[in-house]
Amino acid sequence: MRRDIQKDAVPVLCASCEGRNKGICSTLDCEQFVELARTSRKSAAASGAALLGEAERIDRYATILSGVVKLTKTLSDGRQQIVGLQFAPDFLGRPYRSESTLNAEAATEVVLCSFPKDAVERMMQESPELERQLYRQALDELDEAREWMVMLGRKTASEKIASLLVMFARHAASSDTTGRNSARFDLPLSRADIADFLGLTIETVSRQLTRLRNDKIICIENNRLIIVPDLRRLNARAGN
Amino acid sequence: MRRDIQKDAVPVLCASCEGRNKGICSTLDCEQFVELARTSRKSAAASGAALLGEAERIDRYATILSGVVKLTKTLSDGRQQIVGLQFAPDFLGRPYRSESTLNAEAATEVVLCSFPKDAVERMMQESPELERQLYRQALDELDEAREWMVMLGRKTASEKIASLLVMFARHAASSDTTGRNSARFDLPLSRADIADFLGLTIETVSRQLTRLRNDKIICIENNRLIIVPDLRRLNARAGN
DNA sequence: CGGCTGGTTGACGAGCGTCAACGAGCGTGG
DNA sequence: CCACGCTCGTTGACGCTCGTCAACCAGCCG
Repeated sequence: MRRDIQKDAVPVLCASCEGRNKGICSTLDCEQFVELARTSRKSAAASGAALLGEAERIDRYATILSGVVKLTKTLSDGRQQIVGLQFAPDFLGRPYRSESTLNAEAATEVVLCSFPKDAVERMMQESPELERQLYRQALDELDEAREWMVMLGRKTASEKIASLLVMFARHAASSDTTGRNSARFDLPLSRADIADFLGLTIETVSRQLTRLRNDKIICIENNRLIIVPDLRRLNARAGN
Repeated sequence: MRRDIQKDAVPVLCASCEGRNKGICSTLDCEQFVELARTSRKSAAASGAALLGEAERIDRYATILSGVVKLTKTLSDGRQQIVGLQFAPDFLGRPYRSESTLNAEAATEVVLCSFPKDAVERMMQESPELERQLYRQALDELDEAREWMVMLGRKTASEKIASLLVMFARHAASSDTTGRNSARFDLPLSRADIADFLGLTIETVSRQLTRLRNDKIICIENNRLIIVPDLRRLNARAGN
């Protein structure tokens, strides 16, 4: 299961790559780009595949081309918490540390483009733009993490669920028509994942979702497709 | 109350400054250092003073010379959560964003050395070392934030309290003799702050502390001085 | 058909929040 | 000097929310 990041490796034809103008590739000049491309590997991972284990050595970084990756931490007795969700075209990896402090797992089908750790780090030395881009992503992740800390520490179960749905609606909306007051998206997480994300149990997640459905704030189809007819009503349940 | 960061401003004699060889100052070369020093201001803030408000414009960055700063976020109905604690010689500020998304407040007496925002940002453009240093701090803060997310989402009240005490014990130990199995430190936070940090109420904090005292795992003097005779026993209560 | 995974629903109870009373320390003002 | 008000912390009684345990259903695959 481990090491899925490396199987299915095919030479990358960057010219046609959807990530060429996004993520870290977009900051590189032509020469750097060619150098990085030479060592890159495109790979796919099935939903649930482990990409990186806690306390495991990191030897490759990657950018997410499509799909959702969840970052988790686990206590010794098995209690688990999702501490980050990453979407395309996020950068995956923790510079300046040789061992991972968390697990990375594919939450959906995921396509990655990975590079050797030292190639990226060398390039970071040479290219302030690259480092700046990564710094910005880290700052954004930090802002997000702090937003979630408020959610985990201070919101009730139903506010947590509503907040999560709002977040997914926003993520879906950004690639969709903007300024809409309704939303429709596929949940990228299972009930168990949602529970691990919100610091709840699957039963509580399930109950809160059916409550939102009974209150006609959302429709659920096939357990995964969510339709929000009125985002304001959902937002009103999110706390903030 | 606001703007305490600017009062008490005195010219900084950097030569004798305890922060000269720590924090961002340590990464600057002589020329840069002189330039930054010219615009720096040393200032003190009393415990409880607001350093920066949510949605307020940021016009100065700072390094913490002594004391503890708490970063908080507040929901519209007043529920509050501490999302970060910063100690000397941390850098205070959020580059690449003009408005703050959180409140910064002095948790203890605090001494800061502040610089104009644009001076620091100009210097970040010129000095990759400076940017790298800030990037590293952001990554460390991100690691910490994720650690706390596990705590907030998955730990019980007593585990939360124990974890917090362990964290303070470590912070105190790093400046003290190392490798000790006991600890003794002043709580830099009030019961209300602890509650806001752990996502609990002050009553629960109080109850859990007296439980640890009754179980002889800690001694409490004057409500603030904590003595931990056996760190392993405390650690065993912290979960992980 | 049976087993398995993922989700829902119900009954029950523990943990922690809420509300309230109370004590200690401390500065203020008479 | 004591009375007082205030803040901060502790303790108790009570109840709600959410976790626990269990049964059950739907879909899927062998």
